[in-house]
Amino acid sequence: MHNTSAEEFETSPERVRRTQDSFSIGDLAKEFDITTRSIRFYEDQGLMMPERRGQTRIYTQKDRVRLKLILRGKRLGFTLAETKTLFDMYDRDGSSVNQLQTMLRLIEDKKLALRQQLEDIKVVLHELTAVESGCRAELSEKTKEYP
Amino acid sequence: MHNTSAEEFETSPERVRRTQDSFSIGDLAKEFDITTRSIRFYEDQGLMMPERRGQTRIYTQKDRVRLKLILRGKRLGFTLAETKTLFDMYDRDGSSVNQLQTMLRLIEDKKLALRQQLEDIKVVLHELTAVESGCRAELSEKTKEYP
DNA sequence: GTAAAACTTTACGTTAACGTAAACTTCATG
DNA sequence: CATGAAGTTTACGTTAACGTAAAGTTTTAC
Repeated sequence: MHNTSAEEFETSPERVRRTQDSFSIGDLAKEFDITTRSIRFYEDQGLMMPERRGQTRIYTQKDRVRLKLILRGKRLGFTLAETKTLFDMYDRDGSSVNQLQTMLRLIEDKKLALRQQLEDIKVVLHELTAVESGCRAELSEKTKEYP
Repeated sequence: MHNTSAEEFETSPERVRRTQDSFSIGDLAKEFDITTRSIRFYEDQGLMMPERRGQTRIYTQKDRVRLKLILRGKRLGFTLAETKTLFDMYDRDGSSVNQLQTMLRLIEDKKLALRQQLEDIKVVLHELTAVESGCRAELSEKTKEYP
């Protein structure tokens, strides 16, 4: 599983490799602090297709980068489906102009939605503050006779 | 069901009532622009308990106010369970000090959560803008040879 | 008096991204 | 060789607030 230690104390004449070229599902789970279940789920949704050695999944650097992109996408509010769309485009015709344009459209959509959310939250915050004031008034009303 | 028209053209010597004292489920649904399904769902969750005439639900002014409070709670980000908690307190001991304090605690929690959300959204917006810039740069890179 | 509108209950479906459990195989280690 | 860690598949459960459909009864309207 772990070949880190094997690398560090390599006895063969081969040079120590600083960058691994293959990872187990557990390696990636640890590195990105997610569960193996999540990684398998992403595969289920068609976002990754690691090779197999028998039953076992073998992840390459490319797979690792993909995972990193999936997680970045999530941070940015992209759904898995949206990320998959981008991946599919990339897989078809490389990092094309078309893909970049799609990406930009997606980003615009997200930004619009987030700005709307910002406004909504601000409004609700104000409403909450108003209700809060009402509560405080009522409360002091009810407790003033017991000072 | 509808006694609005009946009121307006009342022929009996009774005075015209400006405020209804009972409503059908459809009346309330229309007034608040929600579905009857929602109203029945709130009842299911223990937030309302209208009387029945046979099978049919009869809503009083008090029920109507409750519904209004449920919807206000939703606007303010309260879950139905939270609203129910407040109702339960009210039902037990009237609009007590205790209830007001619970309300204030809930409000504080919501405000904290919303402020956190605000910050998160701002961060993501900045990240999105950064990614956007990257995309634009790459895009102009890829299209500059075809001017 | 009959057809349409409104109402009722029951219960499964929806969304997103996994969590959790069961039951199994494979691998490395002492 | 036994055992424990890591891996595998399959499939149901979770959350919130309803949507939707089916299949029935009751009211209302013309």
